Formats: sequence, structure tokens, C-alpha cells
Amino acid sequence: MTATPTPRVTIKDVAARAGVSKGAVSLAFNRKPGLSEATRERIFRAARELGWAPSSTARTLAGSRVDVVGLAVCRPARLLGLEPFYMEFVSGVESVLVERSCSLLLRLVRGQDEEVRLLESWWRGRQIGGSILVDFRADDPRPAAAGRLGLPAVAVGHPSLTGGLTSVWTDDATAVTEAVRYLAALGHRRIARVGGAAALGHTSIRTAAFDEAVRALEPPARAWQTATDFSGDAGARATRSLLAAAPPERPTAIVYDNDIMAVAGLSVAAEMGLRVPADVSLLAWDDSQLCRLTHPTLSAMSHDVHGFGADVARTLFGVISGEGPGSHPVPTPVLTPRGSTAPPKA
Amino acid sequence: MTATPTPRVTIKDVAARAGVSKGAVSLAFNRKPGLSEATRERIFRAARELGWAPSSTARTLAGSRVDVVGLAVCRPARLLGLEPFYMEFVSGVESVLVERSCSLLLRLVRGQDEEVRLLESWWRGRQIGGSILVDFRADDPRPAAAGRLGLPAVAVGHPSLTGGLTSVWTDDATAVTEAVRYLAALGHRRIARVGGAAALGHTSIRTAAFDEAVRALEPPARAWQTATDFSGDAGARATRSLLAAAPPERPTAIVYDNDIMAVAGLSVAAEMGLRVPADVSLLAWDDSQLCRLTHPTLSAMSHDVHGFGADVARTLFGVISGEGPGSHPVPTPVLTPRGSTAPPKA
DNA sequence: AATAGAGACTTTACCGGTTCAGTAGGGGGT
DNA sequence: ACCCCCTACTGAACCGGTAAAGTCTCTATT
Repeated sequence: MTATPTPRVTIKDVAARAGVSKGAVSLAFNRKPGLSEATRERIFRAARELGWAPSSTARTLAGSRVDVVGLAVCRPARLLGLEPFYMEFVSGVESVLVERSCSLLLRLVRGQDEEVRLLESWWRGRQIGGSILVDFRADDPRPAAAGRLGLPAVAVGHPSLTGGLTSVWTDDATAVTEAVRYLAALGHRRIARVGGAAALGHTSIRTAAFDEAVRALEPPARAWQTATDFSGDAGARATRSLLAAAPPERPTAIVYDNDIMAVAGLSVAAEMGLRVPADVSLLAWDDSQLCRLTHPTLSAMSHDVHGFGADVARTLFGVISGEGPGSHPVPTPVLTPRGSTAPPKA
Repeated sequence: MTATPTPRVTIKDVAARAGVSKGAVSLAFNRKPGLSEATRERIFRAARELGWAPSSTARTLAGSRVDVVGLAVCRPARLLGLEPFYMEFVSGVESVLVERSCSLLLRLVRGQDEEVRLLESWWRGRQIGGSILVDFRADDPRPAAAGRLGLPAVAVGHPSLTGGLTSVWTDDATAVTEAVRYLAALGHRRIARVGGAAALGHTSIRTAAFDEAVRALEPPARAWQTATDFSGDAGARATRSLLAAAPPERPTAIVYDNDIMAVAGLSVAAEMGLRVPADVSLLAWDDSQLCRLTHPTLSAMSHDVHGFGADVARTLFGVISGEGPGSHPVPTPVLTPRGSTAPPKA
């Protein structure tokens, strides 16, 4: 990409116009001491008149801050497009970045190794000042890589998964437990869960919590769990196989790990001639607008994904400015009952 | 954001290890003539051994290419998250950027003025080498801004909207016409369209084409059109009001401008006790996985959004490397009939 | 034998900032 | 009147590359 002969205005022009050296302009724009109020004012006026803003490229090269935050996402593109989660998360992140005139460098990667290489090259090339890490797996290589590089990073995921990195997480275990208790309280004793990708850490956490929660029920209940790839198709397949059994062997309630799968489940139930919620109750996760667009509307474990993204970004700025590792829980998803859950019909 | 005392390896280290000057290293890495094959090889080996890659920041500052592409999106975050379109589009763009080791700088903005300011600051600060422009409106200020700045840009939208910029577009008019003819061929004579945001250029194009297509029908048909904000809620409201009328005044087929609204419409029909497609046919746009997850499945005007994004990115590289303005149509969306369209019941 | 020209590098001057060691000028203390 | 210190600012080096001009060595030409 070649440059165009646009007459660039640089710090030198501003300095000349204000009648000072470029060092002075730099001091002014970085709010550092050593300038009189009058000079400072003059410099800002000159900059305003010329429409100048410091070049972040030059700043970066000169060794100060890097005002770009990296986000590598490793999921097949088609899935990504569908999951309302990501875009909303990104918009939350953005909302905080904008306040600090930072930008988001986004990259879709195909695997964790690629992601590690990317982070390394971003960081070593000073392209980013820090990074957000999502979708943790067991034995994730990223915390070690971040540590080795000294890359400021925030991990989105439970501390048990994020290898000592500063983490921001929702308490999935508690949420799963709440979901199970809610369904049990409605009278359900045959409860299934259509989980997300088995390789993801938070899926394991939810799986364990679900088992635990069902085991704790009194009177005892029957449980089913499957893993999927989060896609609607997988959700549909899982639902079909769950609902294919005759009534005593068929769950009366199904919990899904995202809302796409729940939507798919709803349609499978309809296709099989089962009424929701009379014959089977459905409970979605990651409540997005989608859950209110179906008929019946979907009950969901909902949380504020936008706010979540914002929290993550804020936390990252903390890490960048030197805060030690920490663990930041965000509010647990709350149960939002709608039309898809009800007591099982006798 | 402060730098960490990571021992950076720079071009100097590579030069020293290969026993040449840094100029030589630069020549080698930019595949420029003037080096013997042996030296070139030695340099690459040294770089590989040290794990060095040129710093894109320094490169940018030195005045050569900027390997970042900008994309500012102006839509409310909640909507964005829902529209499968964007993430899929972005993933298509990425797929081409990755091949050329470029990155995507993404920013959500709240208005066109903000976007113009952003583009200006990105470009003047040499943060981007070019930009993708989406969501054109009437009298859009962006083509003029891009022209004034000399910013290489590709406009996603019909040439009539994009003010002389190189454009990549789908032929919405033809697609709308095809949709109308298809419904008419099924026997529908009362056809409604739930359009997108009225301010967007492609919405006007579709609106005009719809009018035109309906007028051309023989025997004559009755038509309705509304504008929305693309949200599911708006789609639901529009559908409700369309279906509230008694049969002779009620459309027997509805076309939606995206799939979210079609899903919402489907649920409204169910809620009102109308059968799809027996009582009313529904046709979605921007076919995503969502359309196959409902019951009945949604017929849709589908196109390859991922490929569209890739085309846009490729075109942008063309513009960046100096190609003059051009107009690049991509394949027209094709009708994909599924379960939500059928002849109206007598 | 002198000269030109090409090939293979090296040197050097930027790019647009930051940073830090100076330095000029003014006020206070003795 | 002299020294010292503080404030306010300047100048130059540097960040990690690129690019244009310069140097040196060889070979081909006249």
C-alpha cells in the first residue's frame, strides 16, 4: 500500500506555528510538567488550528504506549456470524476502547497455535499493547505464551482455566445450578442439557455443575448431557435424538448452552409434534433478542454481554497499567422465564 | 500502555548476524533487486534464527505500505450482534487479509460524521492503508471525504449510491423482482414487504424495485411496504400490523429485508394462529443458518456473504495498488425455497 | 589501456514522534 | 554582588524501518 502525497501536518508544523520546539509540543500533548500554562495553551491552539493529532504510529515507534488492543477469535466463521454473543461482546469492548482512543485489532484464527503465533508477532512487532483471550481449553497454551512474552492480557474464563492470567468470568456453575433447580421446582425430573463444544473449558465446568446439581435433587432425577459444536444444526440433531424416545425415557426439559441451539430445539419439537412447554420445556443460554422472537418465547439464562465486554476491556487497561493478576467475576447470568418453560404435563 | 523490557530483536540484529548492513536486510525482505542469491539466503536464515519479522510500525512510519484495513460500522450494537450478516462479512474480509498479512481495524461508530472524522484521523495518522465503507445513505458524505483525503476505499453498495467510489454490490433490484415474481407465480396477489432502515440506500433501491415489480404483475396485485430498523422487534410489529387485517385486506405473502425479521414474523404468525405457509407465506433475505432452524424452515433470498466480504477485500487491494474506480457486481442473491412459501390457500 | 556500465552492497537521510541532558533567565538567600 | 536553584524550554539522540544516493569491484566495450 503506497502513500498518497497528502500534505501531512506533523508535530514540526505545530511547533513552528506555536513558536516552540517539537519537544515542547510533545510535553504539552502528554500532559507532562515543565511547561507554563500560557505556552501549553498556545500549543493546543496551534494544534487545533492545524487540525493536528499525534501520529500513533510514530508514538508507538518512539517507545511509548501502543493504543491498540488485540482480539483473536478461534471459531469457524459461519458459527461466529451466528452467535450473537461475539458481536455484542465486541461492541462492549469497543465502548471502553473508544473512551481512550484505542482501537481493536481483530483476527479470526483457525487454531490455538496460530493464535499464539499471532499474539507473539503482534506483541513483538508492537502492534498491540495488550490482548483479550477468549475460549479457553484445557491445557491452553496462551497463558504461558503471554507470560513468556510479557504481553498484558485478560482471559475471559474461569480462573481455573486461565493459568494465572487476570481473568474476567461469569459464574457458570452457579448459573447451571440455578437452571436445574428452577426446572426441578417446576416439577421436572427428567432433565437434559445440550452443551457446547466439549473442548472448551467453560463447557466442562457447566457439565460438571449440571451433574452435581441433578445429583443433589430430591427426589432424584434423571439427566442427559451431550456436547455439540454450538451450531444450530448440532442443536437440532441433539434435540431430535433426545425427543425420539418414548415418554418415560424422554426428557421433559432441555437446557441449551446458547440461544441458537435452543431456537433449533424449538423447531425440532414443533416438527416432531411436541408442544412447548406442555410436552417439553426449553431453556436457552446467552439470552439475545432471538429468544424473544420465537413462539413461544424462550426462557433463558441471560446476562449482559455488552457490559461483560466493557468489563473485560476495563480490566485489560488495568493490566496494561501494571496491575497484578486478579480475578474479576461479573454478575451471574439470571434466569429469565418466558414462554418455553412450564411444569411438565402430568 | 507502557513497554515491557522485552529484549526486542530488530533489523540491526539480523544485519549483524548476517554480516550485512540493515539496508541489505530491508532489500531482502522487500524482495527488491540488488542482492545476490547467496546474501539473500544468508539474511533470511539469520532472520529465521532470530525469529525476526519486520516491524510494521516502523515500516509504516518510514513511509511505505500500511498493512491495516479499516472498517467502521455504524449500527446500534445490539442490532449488530444479531445480524449474522456482519460477522460473516468480516470473516470473508479477513480470509483475504490474512493471505497478505494484513489486519482489520474495526470500530463501531454512532453516526456518519463520526465515521468521517474517524476515517480522516485513521488516514492522516497512517493507521490504515485503505478502508471498506458500508451502509450507504442518500447524500452520503463518505465518498467526498475519501476523495478529498485520497483514501483508498471500496464502497459496499450500488454505484448509484457510492458517489464514484469503487463499489462492490449485489443486484438487489433484480433479486427483489425475482422474489415478487416467485410469489406471484405461486399465486399470491397480496404481497407485503417489511423493509430495512429507510435511510439506507439499498433499502430505497429495494423499495423502488418492489413497487415496480408488483406494478408489472398481470393480473394486478396489491402491495404493502413498511420500513423498520432491521430489528426483530420491528419485524414483529410490522408483521402484526400486516396480519391484523381481515383476509381480503391481509397480505398472503410477506418479504423481509433480513432473516431476523423473518424469524420474528414467523413467530407472530404462530402467535396469531395463522399457519405458515398455508395462511401466509414468508420469504427472508440474507439467508443464514437461522433460516434452517425454524419450523417451518424459511425460504430465503440467499447469497454468499463470506464470499462477498472476500470480494470486497480483494477489490480494496486493487484500489490500494492504484486501480482506477470501478464497479464490481457480485452474484445476485438466489431464491432458496424452503418450507415457508407455498401457494395461498384458496 | 582507458572508460563505461552493471551488480552488490553500504551510507545516510529521513518518517514523526518521545525523552533526556542541557541551558538561559529570573528570583531568593546571604 | 555572587552563588544556587528552579522553572521553562531547547537540541539531539533514538525508536526500527525504507529509499535514494554513494562506493567499490568486475566485466565488457571501444
